Amino acid sequence: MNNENQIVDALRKRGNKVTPQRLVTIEVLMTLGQQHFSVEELFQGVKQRNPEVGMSTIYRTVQILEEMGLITKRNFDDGFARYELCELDEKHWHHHLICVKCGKVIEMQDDFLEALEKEIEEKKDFIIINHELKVYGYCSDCYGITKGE
Amino acid sequence: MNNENQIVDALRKRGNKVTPQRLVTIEVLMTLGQQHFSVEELFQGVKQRNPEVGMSTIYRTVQILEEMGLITKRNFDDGFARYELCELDEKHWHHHLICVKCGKVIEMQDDFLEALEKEIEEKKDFIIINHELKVYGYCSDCYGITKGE
DNA sequence: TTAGGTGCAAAAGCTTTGCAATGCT
DNA sequence: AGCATTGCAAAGCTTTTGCACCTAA
Repeated sequence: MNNENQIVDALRKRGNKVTPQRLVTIEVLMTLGQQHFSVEELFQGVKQRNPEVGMSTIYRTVQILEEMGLITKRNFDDGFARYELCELDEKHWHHHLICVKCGKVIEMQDDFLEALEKEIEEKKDFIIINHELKVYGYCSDCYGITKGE
Repeated sequence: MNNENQIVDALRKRGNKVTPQRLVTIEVLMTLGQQHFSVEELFQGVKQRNPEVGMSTIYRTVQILEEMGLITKRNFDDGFARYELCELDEKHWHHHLICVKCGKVIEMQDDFLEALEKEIEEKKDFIIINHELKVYGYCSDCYGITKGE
């Protein structure tokens, strides 16, 4: 479970300083939950609580949080990097169904891939630390609309 | 099978014109084969054969080829979009093992995911048209090196 | 002929960086 | 005090666009 205090401690342990800017950033991070946020969106949230904070600070903080393994970069081809909070405790990844019509991203919890992973590690001599599955298609809202196309 | 003539025909059928620039671009595309090429790399290849061609022409041609479904955009987080030739005939996707140490990308042919796809289509009410699996980890060259880290 | 294509240079957008001032620890 | 951090502005990157000129069909 990632709460603010844990993150703050981890920052100090890394030799990073805990500034008001970072505190606010972490706060907003928590409110964003499991969403796929862009740096811009994070920045907007932070600015609401403290208009003084600069964009580059957010970028730098995001970099640190990524190095710490607290957030992961995702790419949904919408022009900017997106991140999401990692679930540190469980090695339980989720996948994304991406609607090519409306762009909606549906999350899917399913560890179907464990068998595949084992096979890869054996056959390919590759040590797996993470994986990412994106499935493109039409969501239920868009399927009907598109049908006659 | 995608040969140059097929692509040329498809271009004309779409109402696009077949210019020398596009011919060279397609030529180079063939030599790049199944590699994951960036627009810059494609541009370099084209420039060797015809130094007059401008970068924006390559970008525009790549856009058209993508719309035509002949190439697909991939993202390996190295700063720019990468593309690869599609295999039109077979619905036979391949996946990527990405080494987080040296950046090497290993391709993997395996249609393990068909069962998963069926389940998604049923459970999630989602019509799948494509998928993309990226597996991050250490390749055989880097595993030993990293071991003692 | 004429609609689409081309090259160049400029613009766009996201992201990074240099630097002087600031502030955790 | 010492060194990481900050905010700003400028720079860096890839990618897109405007425009006048060209060219395939």
